[in-house]
Amino acid sequence: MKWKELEEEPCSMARTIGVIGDRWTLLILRECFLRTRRFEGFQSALGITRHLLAERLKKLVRLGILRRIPYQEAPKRHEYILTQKGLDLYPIMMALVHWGDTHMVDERGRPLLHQHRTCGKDFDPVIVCSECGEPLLAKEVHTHPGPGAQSPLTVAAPDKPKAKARRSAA
Amino acid sequence: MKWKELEEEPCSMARTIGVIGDRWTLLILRECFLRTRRFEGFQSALGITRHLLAERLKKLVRLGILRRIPYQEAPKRHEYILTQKGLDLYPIMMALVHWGDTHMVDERGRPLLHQHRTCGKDFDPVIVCSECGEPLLAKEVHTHPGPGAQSPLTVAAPDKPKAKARRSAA
DNA sequence: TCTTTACAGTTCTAAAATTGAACTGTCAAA
DNA sequence: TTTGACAGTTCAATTTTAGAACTGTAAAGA
Repeated sequence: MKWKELEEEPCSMARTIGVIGDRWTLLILRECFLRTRRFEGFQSALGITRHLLAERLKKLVRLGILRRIPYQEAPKRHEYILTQKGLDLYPIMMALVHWGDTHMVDERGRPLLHQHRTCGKDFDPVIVCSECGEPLLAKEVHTHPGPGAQSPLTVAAPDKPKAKARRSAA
Repeated sequence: MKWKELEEEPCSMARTIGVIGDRWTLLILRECFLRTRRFEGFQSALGITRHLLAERLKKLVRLGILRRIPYQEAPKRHEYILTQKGLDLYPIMMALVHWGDTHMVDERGRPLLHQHRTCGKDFDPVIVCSECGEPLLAKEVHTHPGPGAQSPLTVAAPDKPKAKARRSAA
């Protein structure tokens, strides 16, 4: 499986992983949500190599997650800011942070707290059902094929040597 | 930055990324939530190389996300099942799926639908504030240092060559 | 009995991605 | 005139990953 293929798989999670499923991309996005906008800002905050940073930013722009906006002429310079598509990644970021807060903190406690301006309190993100509003538990969720199915997701992997089949069919 | 270091950074998101922030690990976890439990199951469903699969499973077990349970003697064989720590990754998975459903579907629509047994309806996951129950918007959230702070997260990256500092201090 | 198959890995080489460091080019400030 | 900030690009060396074959146990089939 090449990583380009991931973006075209009939599985929403695989497609998302194809877009943001690598370590540097995720860390770059963390910085974006913390209001970092410029090349040097990302580079010095993360310690990522300039080579990779340039590459990843280009990819995020190409995918419509970041927009490249000029902030200065002569020499031309740009800022990278989240599009709506990028902002929509927020629940993913919060879910990642929350799991870390729950399972990876040391004795000192959480490095960062989140305050909800709307109600004024420090909070945890909770994932709920859009229909009934109850918190979601994995055990209470049943998945079934949708209109765009034909998904590897719906297969319990019978016994066919998938990866092979394509090649040996000749 | 080495990837081992990530798990020790004072940032919950970085730590989480250190654990599950690579493509294959995320896909393996997807399979776990779809009830895949055995080596061959993962391998044929994903097309991952056996080498990497063995490595990743070992890591997930070491980190307490999967438990390795014998299901047969002679020859000894094991199943990999999610621990509670692993099950707690569910919101991350749902958030990934939902973003893909929103931004990466083709004209045919979603490959997979999710039904909430509790209320019987197909749903979307919604992330809400634990305190007031309102859906969370990035703009309404303010982050501030917590007890375990000292975080790179709270720094807007002044101009120090971070990665260097540690080494050259000698 | 001999061979094949399922299963869960391990080992090896080639190919791809990442790191680390230096280099390019523009402009402003010292 | 030199230095520094900024946003990259280039390239060799290292690390990861891919791809394929191999190991070993036991059940099933010819």
